[in-house]
Amino acid sequence: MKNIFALVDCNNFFVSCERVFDPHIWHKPVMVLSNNDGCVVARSNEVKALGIKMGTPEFKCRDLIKKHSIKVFSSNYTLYADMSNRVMATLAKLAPEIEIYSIDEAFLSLTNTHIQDLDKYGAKIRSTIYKWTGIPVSVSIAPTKGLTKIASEFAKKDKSFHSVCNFCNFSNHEIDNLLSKVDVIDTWGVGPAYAKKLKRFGINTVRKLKYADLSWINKKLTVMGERCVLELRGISCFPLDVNPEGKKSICSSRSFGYPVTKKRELEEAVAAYTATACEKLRNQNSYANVIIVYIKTNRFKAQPQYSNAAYMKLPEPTSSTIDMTKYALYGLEQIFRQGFKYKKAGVLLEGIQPSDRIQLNLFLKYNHKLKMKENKLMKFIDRVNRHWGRGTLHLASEGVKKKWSMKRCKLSKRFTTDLDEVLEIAV
DNA sequence: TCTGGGGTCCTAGGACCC
DNA sequence: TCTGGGGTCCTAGGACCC
Repeated sequence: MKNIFALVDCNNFFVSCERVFDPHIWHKPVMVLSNNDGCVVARSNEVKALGIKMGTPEFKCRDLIKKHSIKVFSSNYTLYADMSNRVMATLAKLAPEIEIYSIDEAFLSLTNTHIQDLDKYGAKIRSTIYKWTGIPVSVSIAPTKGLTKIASEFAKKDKSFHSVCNFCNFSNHEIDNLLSKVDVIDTWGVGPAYAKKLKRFGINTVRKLKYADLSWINKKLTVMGERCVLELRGISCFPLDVNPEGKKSICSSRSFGYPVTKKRELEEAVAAYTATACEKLRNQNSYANVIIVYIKTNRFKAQPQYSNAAYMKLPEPTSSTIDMTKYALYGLEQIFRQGFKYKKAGVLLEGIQPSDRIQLNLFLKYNHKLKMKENKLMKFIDRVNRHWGRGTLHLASEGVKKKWSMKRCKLSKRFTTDLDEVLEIAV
């Protein structure tokens, strides 16, 4: 049985989210910046046409922003996450099986669905999502996920496809023709390092990669590269992952709004990131027994540099912010050095295990009652914060003023998740 | 002045065990 | 005048994804 996959990809997702709530910026150049208003992470087609690349630091394109009156937004993840949920919920109604692949992409499996006209189906997905959420999407259809990624390039860039590109309609020869027009770096699984390596051997298009010698690819790009090439040949190696397991590592980190020198402020930041990470951990019903804390100075500046990490193995897995914060602050204590301007700190949780299968420490006196009490407290805090907004309840060690927190000068409102910020319409 | 954040997988090499 | 071999586990580092 031949597999059929579809990839539904939101166009310029963060920009589209902003546009839903502001008709003034339809058809105007719009960009969204990363945390701290640092780099460009989403661009409207108008901005792409100006040659501004993904990941460019904002200060490097300030002239263009001014010259072309580009509308600039700080990233508003609360809004984007909610819009994403709406898109995915819509999609779930339209397709039998869906894998949410990222905030703005989902794979569908259309194998065995006997859909007569795949093009028409793709167009229906597009129009329904647009009608229900206001977000424009592209749809690509192919026998493997890897090929849907290539088809998606055509759906987005080649107007003749009207945002739906179905490789299942094409002969092998026609597909090869299309693949020869795409740079090898646009292959799923080929990044800058592999692309450079491949181009040194004359493999510069997706078509050439498709017909490269498999064992040679295995040697140069490991088995993952080999699988990606097989996918280009129409042999599916990455099935639809409908029920992704919990995360195996959880990270919370931020750059600071200004250079931080005081230990006290680093402590607040580390405590806050630990709380965020633990909340994610509890959300997937897991415990962790490893915590890593790191701090670093700004590598782009000509100033004394320092970075370090503290790796701590806990005697017993936990998901309690209270427990974890103790270790985090102890770790910070070990690595903190006076006299540096710190730019970023982060907390990583590893050794993650489902809460119903945790390994207890044989030699520790396990105080079940205390543990249960603390679990209940954490659940309560999570509930309050979900209902009343993040950070409503938090440990004192996180600090109150949070002077160090990131810059977000051009933030739009949380139109869909906060009653105080819903869209106002003048009558 | 100003440079994001959160993940996954694979491999090599060392430690350790029998 | 000699120095095994095989297996597992762990970690660091490098590549990739969005």
